[in-house]
Amino acid sequence: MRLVTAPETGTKSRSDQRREQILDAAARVFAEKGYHEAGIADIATDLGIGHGTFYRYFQNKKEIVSQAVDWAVRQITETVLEEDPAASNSLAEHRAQVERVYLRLFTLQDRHPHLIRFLYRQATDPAKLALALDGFLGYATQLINNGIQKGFLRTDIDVDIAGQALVAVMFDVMRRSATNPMSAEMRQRWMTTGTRMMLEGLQQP
Amino acid sequence: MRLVTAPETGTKSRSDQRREQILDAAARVFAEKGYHEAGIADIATDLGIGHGTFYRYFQNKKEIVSQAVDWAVRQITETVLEEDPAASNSLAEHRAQVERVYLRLFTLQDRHPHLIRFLYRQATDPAKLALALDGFLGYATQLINNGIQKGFLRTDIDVDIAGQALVAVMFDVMRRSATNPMSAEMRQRWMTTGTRMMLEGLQQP
Amino acid sequence: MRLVTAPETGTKSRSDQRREQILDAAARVFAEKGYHEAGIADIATDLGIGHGTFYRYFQNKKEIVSQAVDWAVRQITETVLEEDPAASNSLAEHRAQVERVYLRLFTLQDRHPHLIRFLYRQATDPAKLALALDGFLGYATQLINNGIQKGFLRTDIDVDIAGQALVAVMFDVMRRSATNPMSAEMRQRWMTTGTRMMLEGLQQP
Amino acid sequence: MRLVTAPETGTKSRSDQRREQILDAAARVFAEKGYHEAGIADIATDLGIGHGTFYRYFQNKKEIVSQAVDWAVRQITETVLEEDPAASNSLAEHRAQVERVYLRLFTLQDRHPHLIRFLYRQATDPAKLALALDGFLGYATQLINNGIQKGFLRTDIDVDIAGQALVAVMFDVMRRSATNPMSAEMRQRWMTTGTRMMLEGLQQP
DNA sequence: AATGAATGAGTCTTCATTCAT
DNA sequence: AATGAATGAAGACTCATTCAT
Repeated sequence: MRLVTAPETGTKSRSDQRREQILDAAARVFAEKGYHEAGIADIATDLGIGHGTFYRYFQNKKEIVSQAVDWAVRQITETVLEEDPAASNSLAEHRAQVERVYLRLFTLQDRHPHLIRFLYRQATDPAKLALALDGFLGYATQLINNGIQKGFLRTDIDVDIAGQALVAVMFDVMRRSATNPMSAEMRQRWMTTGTRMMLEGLQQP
Repeated sequence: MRLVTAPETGTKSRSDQRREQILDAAARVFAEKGYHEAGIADIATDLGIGHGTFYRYFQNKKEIVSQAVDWAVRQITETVLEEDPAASNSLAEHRAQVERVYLRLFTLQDRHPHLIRFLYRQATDPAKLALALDGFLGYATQLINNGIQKGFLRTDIDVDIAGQALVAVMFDVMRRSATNPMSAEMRQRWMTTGTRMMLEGLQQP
Repeated sequence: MRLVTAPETGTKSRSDQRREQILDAAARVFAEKGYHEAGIADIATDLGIGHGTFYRYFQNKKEIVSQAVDWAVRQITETVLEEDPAASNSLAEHRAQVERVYLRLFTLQDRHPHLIRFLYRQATDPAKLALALDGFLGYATQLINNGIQKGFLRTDIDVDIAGQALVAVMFDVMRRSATNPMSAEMRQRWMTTGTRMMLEGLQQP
Repeated sequence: MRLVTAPETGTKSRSDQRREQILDAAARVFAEKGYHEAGIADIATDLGIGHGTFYRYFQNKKEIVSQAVDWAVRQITETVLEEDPAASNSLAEHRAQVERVYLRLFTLQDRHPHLIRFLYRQATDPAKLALALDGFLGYATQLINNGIQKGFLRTDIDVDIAGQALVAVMFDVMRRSATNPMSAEMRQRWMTTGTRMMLEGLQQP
């Protein structure tokens, strides 16, 4: 399972390729067994290489997991940033955009099914995951502020609260679909119903 | 720091008390260092007892963490269940009730500051945390269904989606306030603004 | 083989006794195989204990060898210091005293046959052995200065040179007798002939 | 730093030259870090070659150190043998000859500062160093016997004892000057005062 | 001939668990 | 019931050695 997007493989040095192979395998194994339960030997076996080879590419086990986390976070960030948070000019556009963010995240999930599960198991350094969430929070804030400025979202929104809620929901969706695969229908419901609910509220108008 | 609610202490056997002391200390130490980083000796030192004593009360380290998780989950469940999900008869009552759930959770947090942090670090067995969330999901669903029946929440709500979103947000709030203490003002914003936002939605009416 | 002088055993704590048992065994095994060639497991087997036990008494392998060196050096120092370097008042007394130093060293050798061999193999930190030799050099210098003051040694002696030579010879004797056992007759020759030669010189008078 | 004496380089094959480069570098690195602490990679880096290249010239690491020791011992032996032990016919000539041996050894030291330090660190196989010392002992014995026969040394000398003492002192001088550089003045004192002391003795005549 | 990526045997070290006191 | 000394399985890491290029 490659964490790398295939096309650029050609440009990478032999050594860089190997490094990524290891990061990928490590993330996969850590996602399944957890950091402490997984031994270097497990990853080595999984890759079909000698475990000494690790230490040509990483100082130690900690460095592997650390870089793998960075790598996974970068994947998510890049995925989300494909949507310009200032692009929407109407409620419909906004809604469509949020749906596209979901879609992109689901696609990432399909390509790297272990990515999120891996992140959620990094109890070694929970701070790093928190940091990633906060990075995503910045994005959510921009998205909401744009809507307020453009006039299709309420002007009295508590942006912090709203942003955190949005992030919390989206990541929890990712966590769920990572833990046990989510049906296409359920995904659709999150994208449409979930998004609409957020905008229209739950109360009887 | 006792996980036990004080009143019932009198009825417990000496042995049960000791067992709970250990669970409490374990949760606290695990919350700070993580399961693998924390040794039995750390907990023993923290309690001021010999580490051999553990094995008179628990089979092994896994059992300690497992029971500590159960215990923590029960605390949360009991806290939430103090609110009858079918009690509200109007939007105002519903809103007040949701605020009270927040309040109760914040109070639990104050009494056991390590409880949530402990739960979030249990990478050993993420499934258990997921199960706890789903337990809480049942409650959220009831809460929403009650609002629909009573007529103050929209009848076309996707209850699954709404329930999961509610749980996701609430637990993320708890996670944040566990990671770094939340100001009274911020708590208030979550309780009032957060709740209203959920009900009224973000879009410009 | 005890490095400890037996009589005081009674006064030492159980823990101190164990520590010395380990130092003793370590010195013995290191003397035979060398520091790197000897594994913790070898010493453990030799003592008939589990190898984890080491780490209750010493931080790591380096600490064991370091303390063992200190210990061995102390043994030699104490042995030599039993002779007061200012005690002799005549050439005969001086000669007898030097002979007694040899005798004491030979006796030490008999009690701890591996002590010197161990020291000579500590290539890890040759500086420490050098330091020990220099400590002994101070003693030798006092011995010679005493003879000069009392008037039975030449007044024009280069004390540094003479002291170093004395130490060099004595330690080389110890090295030889540690490497392959020295006959009683050879020991006697070193004590008497060797000492006389040093005093009378080699040249035809 | 070449261990090889330059003149004969021309006659050696390319392969032999390389072999000696490696031995030289090995001795230097081993002298500084010790056999076990120094990796093949260290020596390779020092030489600016790939570490795989070693195995074209030597079976394994042990063989390298073994040959390096042989080589160093040979250097010393050749240095000493430049003086014919039967050449002296008077006390003055003898004394001058012993001084020349010191001088030659100091010169060797200057050309190969790491040579002696290297030898003293060979804890792997202390026997080999001992053997070298005994080789030198044969030479010392001849030197003394010559003096006895020619009549300028005492006829009642214990030749074994005297020889061993001479070797012990000389090698300890070398050890000292290898460990920390010896001043020209100190060298002179060893050559003249040290030698005279050995011949005239320490006692007040 | 030279290289250095890959390998895995070997070792130190940790720590949950046992058990004699 | 409580203790903590002893244990050894388990795992991270190093580095001499091999071998395809």
